[in-house]
Amino acid sequence: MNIKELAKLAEVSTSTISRVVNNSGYVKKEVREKVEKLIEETGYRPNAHAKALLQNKSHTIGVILPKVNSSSSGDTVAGIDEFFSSYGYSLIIGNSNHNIEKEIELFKLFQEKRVDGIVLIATELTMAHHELIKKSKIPTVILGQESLDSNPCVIFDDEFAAKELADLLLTKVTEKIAFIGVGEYDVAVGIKRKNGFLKALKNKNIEISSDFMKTGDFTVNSGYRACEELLKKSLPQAIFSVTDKMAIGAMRYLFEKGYKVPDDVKVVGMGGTDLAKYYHPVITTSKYNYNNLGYEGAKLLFDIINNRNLSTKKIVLTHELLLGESL
Amino acid sequence: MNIKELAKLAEVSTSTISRVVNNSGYVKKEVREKVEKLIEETGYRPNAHAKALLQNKSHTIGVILPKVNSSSSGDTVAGIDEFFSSYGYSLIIGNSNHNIEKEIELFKLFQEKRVDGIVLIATELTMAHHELIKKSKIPTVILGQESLDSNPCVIFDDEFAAKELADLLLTKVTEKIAFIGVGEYDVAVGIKRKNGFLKALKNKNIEISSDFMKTGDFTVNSGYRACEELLKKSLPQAIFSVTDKMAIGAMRYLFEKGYKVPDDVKVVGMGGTDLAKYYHPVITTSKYNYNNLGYEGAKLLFDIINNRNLSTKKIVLTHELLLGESL
DNA sequence: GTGAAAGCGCTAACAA
DNA sequence: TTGTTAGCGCTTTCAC
Repeated sequence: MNIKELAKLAEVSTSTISRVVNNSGYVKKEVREKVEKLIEETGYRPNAHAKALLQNKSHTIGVILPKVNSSSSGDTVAGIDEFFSSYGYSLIIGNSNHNIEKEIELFKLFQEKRVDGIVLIATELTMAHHELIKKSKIPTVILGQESLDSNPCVIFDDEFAAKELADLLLTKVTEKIAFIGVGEYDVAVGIKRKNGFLKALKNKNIEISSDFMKTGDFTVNSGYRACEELLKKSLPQAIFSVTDKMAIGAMRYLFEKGYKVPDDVKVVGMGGTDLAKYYHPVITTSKYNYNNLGYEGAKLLFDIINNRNLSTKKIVLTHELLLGESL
Repeated sequence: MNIKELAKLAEVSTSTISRVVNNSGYVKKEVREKVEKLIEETGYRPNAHAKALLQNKSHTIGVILPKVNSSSSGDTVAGIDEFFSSYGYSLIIGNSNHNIEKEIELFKLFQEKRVDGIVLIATELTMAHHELIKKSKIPTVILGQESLDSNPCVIFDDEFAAKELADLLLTKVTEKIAFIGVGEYDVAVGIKRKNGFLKALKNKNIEISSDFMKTGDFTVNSGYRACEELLKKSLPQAIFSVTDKMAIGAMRYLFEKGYKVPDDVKVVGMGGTDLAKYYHPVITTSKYNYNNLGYEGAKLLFDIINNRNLSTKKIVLTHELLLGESL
């Protein structure tokens, strides 16, 4: 059923149908009612592609994520959806699996689909990304990593969050503090959080030996192994992990060796996922509100699409110190 | 930049451009190369809406979920994406927030977007849903709940999974077994899992008093409160929770009261989420592979879209008993 | 208040 | 091998 057939049925022109469907222009009451009845009966739905083609507007937002099934991605997408669905936009999602080739493909795909804007949830951000964004000319907002290129972005203050948490840690322990980080390709988590941690130590003139600095890969298992490595050297009094998951891995190793948290070793994580909140012991962590990240990113993108608020190029969201039982 | 402008630039007709872009029909090598060079330079991307309009095929799948930021939804969507992205389809997602009005709206929206198929991740399934599916005429696959209407679906054998887990539990404990379930509006979790549990008990002629049957609402907190209620009566020897989250809530209450799991009380959950796997103690549970649910659902939908395999209307996936430390 | 007609960007049948 | 042309379903001027 298309507009033409419906028009014939209703014995009116397609223009009139269009006016009824979009509530635009004048339509006599009886005609409107007749058409509405027919729409109900026939189940007619206007073709969004025809509309998009004509109006050069798809009411669709592309979302690129490095991993669809992660707690933070899920929350972020929920926030994006919350904002955009209230404005009649749909979300089309693209899973890049941390693969930059795939990300390029997704950009191209989104160009073909004529999305009105793109939200890029970033972990690693390269110059290739920035070129892609610039070349595509589609309004794009980056989430989670600071743009190297002054592209609009929404981020958390990772360095400050880490420093604050480390400061808290230092009120309880002042020596034999170990650190579990991640690779530096992820600037926010790999570099900034580490810097914040080190800054807190430096402020108190506390040294940390390189034996106590380990690197994981975000997984629980890597936290476990990092902790195993640490204990080969000696038992730390505290472990600062840049993610909750790796903190859980570290604790698992400690538990297996019969140590208690926080009695024998204090542990803190970062992220504030459900995993941390429901863990036993509840993990002391820095909570990032990913739902809000998505929502604010969406709002920023919407403003850009509508040529508003172009001054706001970078939004820094606050985090929240969550006092658990692990410190 | 559209096909006409590009054609003018390349001094060929639009058909030739189309042939180059879609790799269809004959194009002289030099012409093809010239056009390809121009495409690269201009950044031309064919308009997917025009294509969809013409071919009546959008290469888009609509996914309706009750909650976008849940671990099971995320895994399911990842599985759907894994399958469909390999066939050049994109996913457009709709978050219903468990709201049936919203689900109807999403169906309408997906009709307008002319999606080629819909995946409905279900919790509560009503006749309204079935009417909607039938009326929309869009190939639809239901995930997670059995269709009341022989609509194609992919499900887990909840009753068997619960029975199997309860049988295991009964090898260790045979009295004072408590149960934490959920409301019956969710047939799979609320009814089938309960039935499986009760069947196992019945087989062994074990009675369960109504004081030991509690109902939660999927949240950790509801598990906590259910456990609190249970202990007001007396301390159970084991708690069977139909979800991992509620099991965690129950354990939290036990820990707070100084009880040990599994020494004082044994606990099992269901779902096999990361939460269970990483918990301390690791929760003995029945693992549902949601990624596979999504993948198989996608495959089924793809077959239906392409008029294949219409005999397979209902796929039952296997679960996996995960032996943890809580039993 | 309503209708006729142009045109959004593309593909495919047909002609050359 | 390549070009011409009709038409996918819709909105929007413009005329009446």
